Amino acid sequence: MKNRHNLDQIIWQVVAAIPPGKVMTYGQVAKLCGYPGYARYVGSTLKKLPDDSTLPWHRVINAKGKISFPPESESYQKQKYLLQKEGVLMVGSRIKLMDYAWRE
DNA sequence: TACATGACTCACC
DNA sequence: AGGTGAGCCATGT
Repeated sequence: MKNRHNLDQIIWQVVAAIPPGKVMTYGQVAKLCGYPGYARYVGSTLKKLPDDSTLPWHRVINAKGKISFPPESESYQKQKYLLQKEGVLMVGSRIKLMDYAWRE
């Protein structure tokens, strides 16, 4: 592709625009950026973020309404904590997308 | 150039 | 609710 260099920036902007208490899926973010089908790319882009980043990466979850980390991992615990803190609760292992999805 | 690897999705079962 | 398999696409070796 030609503009992948700028895609990262677009993704950051979209993610940064997700309001607290709301979540968006990787696929949604990609689509909103104008690159449907780039869900995996969104994931790899968030992976590049430095630990001290202020980007609300935790508001991005997968289409199943689940956190894309092994439940026992530290990242999983951290993401769950940050979401709970904003009022995004989980039923079992998944988040109610119906209730918290941003922009439907 | 070919193959493996993901913070993914969708359709089924 | 949970598992599988095929499709997806940039990256890294």
